[in-house]
Amino acid sequence: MLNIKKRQIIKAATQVFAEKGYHDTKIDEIAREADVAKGSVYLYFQSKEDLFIEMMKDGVKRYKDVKISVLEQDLPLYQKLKKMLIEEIEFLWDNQQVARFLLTSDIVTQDTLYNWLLKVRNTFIEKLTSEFDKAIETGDVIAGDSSLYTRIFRGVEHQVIGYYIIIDGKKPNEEMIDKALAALTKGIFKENN
Amino acid sequence: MLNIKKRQIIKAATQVFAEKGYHDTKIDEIAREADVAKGSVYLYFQSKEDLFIEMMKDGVKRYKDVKISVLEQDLPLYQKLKKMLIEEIEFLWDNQQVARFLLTSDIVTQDTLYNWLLKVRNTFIEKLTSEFDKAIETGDVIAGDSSLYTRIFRGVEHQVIGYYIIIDGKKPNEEMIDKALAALTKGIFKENN
Amino acid sequence: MLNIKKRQIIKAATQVFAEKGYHDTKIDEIAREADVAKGSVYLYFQSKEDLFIEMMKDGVKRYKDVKISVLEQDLPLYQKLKKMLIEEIEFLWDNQQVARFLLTSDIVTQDTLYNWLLKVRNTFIEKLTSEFDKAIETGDVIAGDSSLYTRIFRGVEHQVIGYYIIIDGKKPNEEMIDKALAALTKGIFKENN
Amino acid sequence: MLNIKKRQIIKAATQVFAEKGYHDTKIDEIAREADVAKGSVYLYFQSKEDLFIEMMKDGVKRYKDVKISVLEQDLPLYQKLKKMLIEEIEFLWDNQQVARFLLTSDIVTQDTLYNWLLKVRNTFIEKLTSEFDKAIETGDVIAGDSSLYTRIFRGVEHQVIGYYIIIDGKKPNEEMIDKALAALTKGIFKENN
DNA sequence: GATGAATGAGAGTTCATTCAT
DNA sequence: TATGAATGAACTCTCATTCAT
Repeated sequence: MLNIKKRQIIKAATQVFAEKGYHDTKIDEIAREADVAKGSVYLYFQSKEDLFIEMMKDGVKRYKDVKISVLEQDLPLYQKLKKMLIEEIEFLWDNQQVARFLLTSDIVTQDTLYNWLLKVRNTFIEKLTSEFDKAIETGDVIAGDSSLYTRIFRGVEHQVIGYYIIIDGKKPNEEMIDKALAALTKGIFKENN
Repeated sequence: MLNIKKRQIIKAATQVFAEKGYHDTKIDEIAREADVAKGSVYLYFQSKEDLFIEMMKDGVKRYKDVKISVLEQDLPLYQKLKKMLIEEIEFLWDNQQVARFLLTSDIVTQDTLYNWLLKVRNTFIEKLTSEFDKAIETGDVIAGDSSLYTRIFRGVEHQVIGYYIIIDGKKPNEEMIDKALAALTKGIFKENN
Repeated sequence: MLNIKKRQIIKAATQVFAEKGYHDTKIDEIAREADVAKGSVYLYFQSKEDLFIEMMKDGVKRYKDVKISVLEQDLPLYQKLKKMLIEEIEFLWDNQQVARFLLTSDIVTQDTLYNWLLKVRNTFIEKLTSEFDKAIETGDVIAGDSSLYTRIFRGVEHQVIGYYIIIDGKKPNEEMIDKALAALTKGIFKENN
Repeated sequence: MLNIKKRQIIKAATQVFAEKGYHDTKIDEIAREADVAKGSVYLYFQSKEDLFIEMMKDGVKRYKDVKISVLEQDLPLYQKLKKMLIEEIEFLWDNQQVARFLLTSDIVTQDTLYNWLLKVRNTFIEKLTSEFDKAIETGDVIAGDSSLYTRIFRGVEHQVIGYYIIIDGKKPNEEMIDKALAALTKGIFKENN
């Protein structure tokens, strides 16, 4: 398990980085927030950048774990995805400070981190895509491009759940999820286009 | 009309900001790229922040203009959206440096800018939502929550078009658009969930 | 020629480094002494270390130039050395701040600098040794190990001239030089040892 | 007698200070080398500076003791000096790390230390000078300025012995000493200058 | 006595901004 | 207008010293 003080600092860093962004965050401020001396930050992290990376990895890992653990349950895909969205809402709502980072993590440019994030992202995408593949085989999902489905689903996640929380500041309820999934079930446009 | 030198500086700023991000961009570098003296930047912009804001507004306006001009054409919604995606791809492909900013502009935390961006975003969302409303009335779109449809469509835009370009570095072709819209037409899941 | 302000800073650095040593010298102090802003130091030097190196090279070069220019004159070795010591005294007396550095320059541990200093030192030693070789041939100097003579002469230079100035704070006069050279002529010990 | 742990720390300090210089030596490193906890260093020394002073005094005292004990033996000066050089070589060779400090100790700028070193230096110089005085009286040494002889002899010590060891990294042999003393006996220059 | 985690003053360096030319 | 040398506030990181255990 992580050292208590290290956790304390990561928690503080998460808050301050999320609020101000990397460059406008001063180590001084993180230390104050974590209730330790400035120098102590450097007992646990080599540099500001190192702290940022660890904090991102920590947040992203916890976020992905929530989602993947649901994906691995034994349920029809539709149910899995619904459950995943519900738990994701809880997580993002409880971690609104990091939510911003999690949703834009694709964009981060720090090299070491970027590759790690990409790997995590791709792992998740592959898992989700293979779920769609299986569901197409079992007939739960309409035959089509599974990787496209994955992208569409991620779009819904981000726009319907994520941004709704962090930009509009509201917590989506189960009804919204049902409606979103229903739209993906029945379609949006009528056939005669 | 914008002063020639001012345009020159904004163009340079767009490139450099996009490549390096706000804080890693030095005024020195923008000036060099724009082929003016460092001091001259301050003849046209009050500060680095001011320059960033103007450059973002400029980029976002051009981006939204492309999309809105299509939305205002006299076509069935499905055709409008397809055309919009096609033109959006061209724009993002030609402006890959800024694409990153445009896609995450919702997230920007700079105060003055944030409100401006929010207004632009909301204007676009309202326009799109009212398009869905009209289409529901005319029967082109399945009855449902138009504002949800808007969110779903934006999710597709971002994940299927935007990130495909800036993360995977590939230019989506018309076929991909057709498939994405088809998925939104026929739906993804079978009914018996 | 060197930029005026750069000279100003090197001059200030020479004083402060000589007085306080490398690590106890603050850039702030050099800037104040040079009557420029702290940041300006970095317009002319990449770092404190870089400034130190340039300042050392500058001082050592001026010191060695004084000595070598005499060595290259057309005089009997004894006269050359006497003249060299006289001019060296003037130089060290006028540059007491750097004298300390010049005399201990063999000891400096900064890598880049060390090699440069070693090269300069060796060049001087070779020149002096070859002077002794020539003088042995012409019969001005007693046959013997020219390289040993060089070391002995340098010992005299340092102990009789250098440290006399920087530790005892007194300026050696011509008489002292004459006596020192006389001792090296007649010898110190009687033969029957 | 010195406490065992205190000796341990001084020994470690000697090594590390000699290798890295005062400011690049971290208390952490000395503690590790001495195999004690960082805090323990402060049980025996008031501060880093205090430790440095004690360590220098310790090294210089051992160095001077070697030399003075020879000077106090009952031998002709020439033999004493030869023996002194031989033992000095052994000492410096065995203590190469500190040799650098010992040879430049005249130059140290730390106030408390400086005066102590000066006193030690002057005591040695006086002793050596009075040896030359006695030797002049007994006729072993050519009549002349005994204090100048002392300086010349110290020059030879430093340049022929000290720097040969610490810069060239070679151990002088007895032959070299004989040759150096011979040069001081027969002289270097022929009389007709 | 012994430890080593915690502290915080202080230094080198950067870079947006100014202003004399 | 246009320039770019000069400025100095502000930041990250280090490390001697302290002190609760």
